Amino acid sequence: MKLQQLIYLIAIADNNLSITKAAEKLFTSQPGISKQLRLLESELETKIFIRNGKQLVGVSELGEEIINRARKVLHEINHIKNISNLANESESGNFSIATTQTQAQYALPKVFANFHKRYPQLTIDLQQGTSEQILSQLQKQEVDFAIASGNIELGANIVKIPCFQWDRTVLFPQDHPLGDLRKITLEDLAKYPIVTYPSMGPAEKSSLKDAFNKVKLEPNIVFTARDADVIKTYVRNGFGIGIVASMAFSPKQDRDLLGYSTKDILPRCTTWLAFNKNMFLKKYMKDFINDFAPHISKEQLSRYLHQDYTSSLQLANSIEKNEDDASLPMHQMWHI
Amino acid sequence: MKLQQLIYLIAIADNNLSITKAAEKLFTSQPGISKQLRLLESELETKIFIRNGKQLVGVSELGEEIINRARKVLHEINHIKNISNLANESESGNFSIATTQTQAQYALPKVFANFHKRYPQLTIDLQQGTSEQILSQLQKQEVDFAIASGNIELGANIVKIPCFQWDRTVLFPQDHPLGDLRKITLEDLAKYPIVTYPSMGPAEKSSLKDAFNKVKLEPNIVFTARDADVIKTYVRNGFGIGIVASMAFSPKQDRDLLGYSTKDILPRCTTWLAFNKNMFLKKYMKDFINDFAPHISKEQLSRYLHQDYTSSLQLANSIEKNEDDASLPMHQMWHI
DNA sequence: TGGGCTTACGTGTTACGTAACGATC
DNA sequence: GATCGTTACGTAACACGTAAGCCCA
Repeated sequence: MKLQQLIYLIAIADNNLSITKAAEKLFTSQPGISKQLRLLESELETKIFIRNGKQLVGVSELGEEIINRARKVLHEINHIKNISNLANESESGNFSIATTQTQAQYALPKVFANFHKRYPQLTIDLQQGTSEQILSQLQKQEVDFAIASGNIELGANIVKIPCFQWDRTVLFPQDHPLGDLRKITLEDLAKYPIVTYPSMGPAEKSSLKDAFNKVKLEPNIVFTARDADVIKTYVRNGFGIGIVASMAFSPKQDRDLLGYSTKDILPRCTTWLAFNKNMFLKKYMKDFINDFAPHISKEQLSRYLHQDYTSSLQLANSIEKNEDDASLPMHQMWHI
Repeated sequence: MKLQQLIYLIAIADNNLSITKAAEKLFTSQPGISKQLRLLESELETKIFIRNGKQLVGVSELGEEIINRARKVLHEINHIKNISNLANESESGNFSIATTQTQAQYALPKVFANFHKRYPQLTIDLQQGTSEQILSQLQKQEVDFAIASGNIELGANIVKIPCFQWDRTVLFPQDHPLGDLRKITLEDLAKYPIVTYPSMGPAEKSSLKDAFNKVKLEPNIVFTARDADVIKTYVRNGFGIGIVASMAFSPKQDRDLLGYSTKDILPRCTTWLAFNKNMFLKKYMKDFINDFAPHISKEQLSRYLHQDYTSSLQLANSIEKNEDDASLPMHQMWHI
């Protein structure tokens, strides 16, 4: 017995016992329904309908009973479908995101402003941590989304969507010798002690160190902090020059500091959003992704979600090689 | 959504969330269940089970709801299946059979003796009539079964099962000149007036007349009756010689008559059982067929029932040509 | 003769089994 | 390293659409 057969059965019963009309209503062929009805009757070893020749002219006693039960079945089936749709479209609950201080402080507020207006019932739980901690929370399914930067390896069960790019900015006090230079090189930076983000554990390779090493230089990192504002404080106090995400530096607010973009001497960083492959995206989650990474079309998102084995490999490779990133938008500056 | 998927779902839920065990219980492959579960979850856009890596370790909130609904669905489905099975296995009700006097009187009593013991609750409604009347009742679905003999054409919507064969017997009073003969020929019979069954209307050709005509003789049929006992009475009263079904003549009970089998000079007759193609056989009907025509195996019966177009043609042809009849058993003599 | 159901047939889809792979304890 | 789930792939079954056939009003 197939659900489709029950759908056909009810359609016939609801259309004056006309197979032709039932077929029209269901946008399918009349012989198809005819055949499935006969298969159903044959499986049940019962004539559900009374026939006059080939024409259906009535419902048998058993047929009534069967039709009633079939209605119940379809009703339950629809309910099952609705359960998940409603859940997927729910606008309340808890939406948890693990992210880094920089993203939480400088990239997310603008996004959440819109998002919260759309979903006022939704409690947003923003968890801060290192990339390691974020990854761990994601793997334990303690959070729905993770947002971070860096080349950390996430594993096969996690979907990783590149969202935007950003450059670093070198910060130093107004009276620092670097302020006299038109153009700053890696050699210049290597001369001074550096305060920046920590290279975040064994799973991640530091693209900053890499860039220095490539030209046979060794950066003198004297202090690291996860919080861009902490880094700025240490720079102000003369510990060294700071290297932070460009969006964490605002010439207007940080008037006592000078900032030089490193876009010509250091590689760009990519901020990505990740979640467990085996989690279904509720509507608000999709909306959030759209707010946070508007360049990702529905089709692209769907490709990330339903990637089969081969395309998954391709995607992983292209992400690995940052092939996608060339087309990624730069982060738009925005301050509260 | 497929019913099969719901069955798999429940099996997983009922087997400690083990896909492997569910597969064993259902005698199917483990990858098959795994895949269908993922298809179901994907269609519903919901994770029914909570996973630890690939292992299922729990049921999600929505999953509980879905599983409960799925149980209801399968329960209703089983009920639908039971409805018809119960009906098919019902042992009470009305079982109507239209037949001829000869069958009712001489062939059926033995069968009904057993059958009635098995189905004491079943009211058997035996209707007597001419072949024409029997056919008409069958076509109007006034009776479940028809049992008769003769070459009557039944039409495409009726299933006709050959049951057994019988010969005719020539009857005459003890002092009749035929009693002096060792062997009786058609020529001998043609010399005397004959009392026999009527040739039953335009739809049927009389095999008796045919046999005479083939050797350029014309039988002198002076009297016809549907009832073998009536025929015997007329024979006793000198209206002529009788030709009746062999099973209607009992040397012990009809001591005043002599009977000669015509098996060498007249063709055998076949008694068949017929019913509408669009009627499903209840269990007691199948049992009746088995009692009445024990040589028909379940497989053969099923072939008669589910014959497709080609085999239907073949069957019709083989019945038409009496190809089957060579293997049909002769009627076993039996008197009350 | 037209409307309605069935039969016939080709085709694209899919369920499922086997085998290989992968992860997890 | 054993157990359990997933991926891959071939095959057989099946649903469904088109077209033709059949029957009844």
